[in-house]
Amino acid sequence: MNNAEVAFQPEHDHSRCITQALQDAAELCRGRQQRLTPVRELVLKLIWQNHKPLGAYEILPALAEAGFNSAPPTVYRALDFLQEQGLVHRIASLNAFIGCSHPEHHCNNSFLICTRCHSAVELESKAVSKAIKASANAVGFSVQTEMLEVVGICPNCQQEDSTL
Amino acid sequence: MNNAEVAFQPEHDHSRCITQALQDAAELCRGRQQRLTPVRELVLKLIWQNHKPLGAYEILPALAEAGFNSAPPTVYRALDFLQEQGLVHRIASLNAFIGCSHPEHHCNNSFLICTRCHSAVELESKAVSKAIKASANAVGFSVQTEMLEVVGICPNCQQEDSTL
DNA sequence: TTAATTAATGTTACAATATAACAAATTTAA
DNA sequence: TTAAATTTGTTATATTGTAACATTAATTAA
Repeated sequence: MNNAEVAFQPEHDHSRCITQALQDAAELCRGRQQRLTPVRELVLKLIWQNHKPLGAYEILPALAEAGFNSAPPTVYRALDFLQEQGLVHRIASLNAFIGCSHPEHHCNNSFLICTRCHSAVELESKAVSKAIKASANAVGFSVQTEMLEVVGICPNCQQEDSTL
Repeated sequence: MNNAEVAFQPEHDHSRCITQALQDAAELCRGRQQRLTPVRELVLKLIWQNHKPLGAYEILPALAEAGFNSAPPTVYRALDFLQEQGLVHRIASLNAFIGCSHPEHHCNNSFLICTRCHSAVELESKAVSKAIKASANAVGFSVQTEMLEVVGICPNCQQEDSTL
């Protein structure tokens, strides 16, 4: 069962997703001599509360509760750091942020976004990347980064719809 | 020479792009009994001034000059209409809008965006769409729409860089 | 260990993008 | 030619994101 299939199951043991993500992040930052400070870690944790992309301004109240300053720059700075480290992605069409499920290896910013439950999971597909690179190169375009946002209905919501 | 190759050539006869786009739009709206009103047509024309995505607020001054109201809702309404008709696309990562180069047939919101000259052209590739659909379906996800933004260097800018 | 330097956070103010809500005008349909 | 629907004008405000500088904390060099 791959990542996408897990994330789209509302009954999966999500505490493990969180634990894993935080652990990975800590290790990764240690290895890179980057500081996963309390704010940064908290922001990452909040983003991992579920598999739904979270807006920056949705994070602020929780920072306030935790005793941090909760002005916008605080959260944006944490998000910038997390993005630089590849720990979270920004989903442009939603102005929202989501945890990266495999921060150790560079990934290609592709997401499946469910319009019904608003979950988003990474789509990892060598075939897609290859096709993109191939057709870009065919017109002489040299690719730096790509971002793909696929909108539709996740397997779980399809099932629910069919049993209504 | 396909669309991408044309659009990335700064010396192409762009007046033809504009004329064609406006003509296509008029015909398409006529066929659908939709009204391509003066504001809407002007906004479309402004967007087609070149192949660089244009922000909503960059359009406003020109509307004012043309004697229209130039409050944000005016331009956003025109943009909404044009998007509904498939005449323009929004590029989420840039908060900007660009003309659709083949509004007659439904297209898949894929763009090549040059970071150097800021041109953006549609990437039409059945192979990419197929790969996306295939890998989404492989995890049980049913695709409604996709948007792909490929960032890199266009052929023309590559050439310029190499002759510096 | 302390002073100097760098990095991270706090804080205020504001920029950029987008929409809500209602009034007026215009177009289409009855 | 009135009624209904669509489009536009207008004011106000919501949402998202940054600039700039002060303060604090952590790291490095003396």
